[in-house]
Amino acid sequence: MKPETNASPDAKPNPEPKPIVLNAMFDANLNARSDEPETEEQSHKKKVFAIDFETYYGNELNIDSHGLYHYLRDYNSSIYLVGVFSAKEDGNFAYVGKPEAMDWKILDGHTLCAHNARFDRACFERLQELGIVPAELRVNWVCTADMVSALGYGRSLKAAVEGVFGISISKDIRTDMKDRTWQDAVSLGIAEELGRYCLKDAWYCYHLYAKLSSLWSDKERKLSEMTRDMCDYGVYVDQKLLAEGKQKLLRVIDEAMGKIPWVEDGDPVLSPKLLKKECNKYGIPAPVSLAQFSDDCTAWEEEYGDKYPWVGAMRDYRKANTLYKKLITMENRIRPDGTFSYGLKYFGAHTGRWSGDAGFNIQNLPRVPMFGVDLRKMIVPRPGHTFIISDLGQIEQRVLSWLAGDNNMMEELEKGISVYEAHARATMGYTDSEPLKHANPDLYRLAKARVLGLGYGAGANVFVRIAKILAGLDISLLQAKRIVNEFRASNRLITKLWAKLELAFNINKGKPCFTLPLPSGRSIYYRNLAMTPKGMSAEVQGKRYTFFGGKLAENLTSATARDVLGEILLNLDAAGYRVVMHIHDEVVVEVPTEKVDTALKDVQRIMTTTPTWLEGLPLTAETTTSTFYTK
DNA sequence: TCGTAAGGCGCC
DNA sequence: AAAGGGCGCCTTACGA
Repeated sequence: MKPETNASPDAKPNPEPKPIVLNAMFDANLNARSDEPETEEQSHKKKVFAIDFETYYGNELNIDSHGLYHYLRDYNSSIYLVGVFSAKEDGNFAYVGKPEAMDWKILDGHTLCAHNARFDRACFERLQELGIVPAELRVNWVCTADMVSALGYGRSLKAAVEGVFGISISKDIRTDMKDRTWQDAVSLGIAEELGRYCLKDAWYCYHLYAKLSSLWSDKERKLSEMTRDMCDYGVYVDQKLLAEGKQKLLRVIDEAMGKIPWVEDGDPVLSPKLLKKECNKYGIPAPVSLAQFSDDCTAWEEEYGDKYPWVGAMRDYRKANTLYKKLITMENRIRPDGTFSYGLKYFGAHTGRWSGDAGFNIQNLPRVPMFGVDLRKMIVPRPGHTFIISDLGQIEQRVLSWLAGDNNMMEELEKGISVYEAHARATMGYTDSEPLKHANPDLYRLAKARVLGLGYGAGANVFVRIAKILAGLDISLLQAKRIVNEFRASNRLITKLWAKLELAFNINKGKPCFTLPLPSGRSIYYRNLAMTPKGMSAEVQGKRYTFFGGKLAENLTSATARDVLGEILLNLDAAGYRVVMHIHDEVVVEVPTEKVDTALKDVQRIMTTTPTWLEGLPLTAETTTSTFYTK
């Protein structure tokens, strides 16, 4: 096996793996090696192994339903297969078979790659608990799913292998294993194929790492590792509050269902079809949309809402049910120590932002109580600990101004003036010495809506909508048109940034990859640029989207703001702080209560330390202590 | 019976 | 010429 020499992420595909001869009696011991058997000395030289576990899953037992911890400890859990692969010029190592028969000691002290390492690490540690993997073994985990995501490829192994090597792989056998045990596979005669599949996944994982690892920076690897650790560590839960919340929501759900006539027949509560039918019955029109911000729906509610409470009840049901399901998920995942772990994808978005995962998304928990139920309050520090919660002030708006080269804005920020006020002073004719927020609240809100809404190219129609959501403003379409034009005319630095990005993007038409450099040194990769009827398009994360100047400016801004948070997370970790959650511009740090005073100052200092690569951008943060998660 | 698309809604 | 963006999870509807 030749080591990869071409480090470009867009080089030509690797050859297919050599077929590895598997023992026909899979069940007994599938210890298959290709080429020559290894000597003791050779095996010590190895540094990188790839590993892939196969486990039982089905409708009743899966990670979404149980969470990773309980998934691996359920009565029906089974880690039935492991594939391990490593390549060297002088011979490969390959094993696939029962975990019990693997020679685990050879991995000690080495790097272990896995595609979704959080899962494989959890399997590995579970096997250590069970005494199958030696408890004293230490390995250094690397996640290739995180790595390929960071380099702009699709996250799944299938998508990554396709994007990186141009090879299409089938996941059919894994799909076939749903609701099936290892014994089932043996009976069905597909055990050997399953083994080959398992080992081949490890093989692909190994080669993804070999090919791309040099492009993935140490900082990013560390962030990937910290994300894994943070999710496994989890958060403590106030179980009493949780139980009360469930009861309250059940009452709301019950009441809402009582107001919806078709529910009596056991029909779907939220069915738009049945709503329409019911409206027909009473000779009234049905709302076109049921969305809460839809004008049509608001009008319907005003006219018919009192007499026909169905729409309101459907809305209540939907909200209460969603929240209820979140509580159930939390409850199901609570571990014996009172904590629950959650999923968070490092580099879930193509800009690099983290995103939620596996059935419970910590990034979209309701900010305020719903129906008297405050989910955030149920997330609490471990006994003897306190939360320090800190969020960055207007990070994206600040970053956008910095990227646009708005030095005047930087000077204003340095004086402690907010982005919104500085914007009003620079481009909306505000000149008083008084702070704008108090002197003219209406102008301040408009400034806020402009800064939040218009920096990425929104047109008048969109501005009408988002001005309401972002700043609570009611604006006519005519007003919006004037505001949009005026904004673009007086914020040339921003419109120039759009144009610059669009030009750079267009120049790369037909090229395999447009690499957009970020101030941090990281890049965003847009692949296979092409012209479509909808405009210029490119692939990110293995999917095709259209792009234009404003959208690219948003990507660039979002990615840079994400890197600011990444830098902060690294600094908090280096200072010994335990981050238990982070949400785009916000961190929740758990500290021993007796250390809370120094920690508060430390966290505030770290949050407002500008990265060296973003020199000149003043950061602000709001940092508080709390006995529960809140915002 | 399954997977997926679409509408709705939660967050930054 | 014009175009906010980025996510995930709930349910229902629909088609293979």
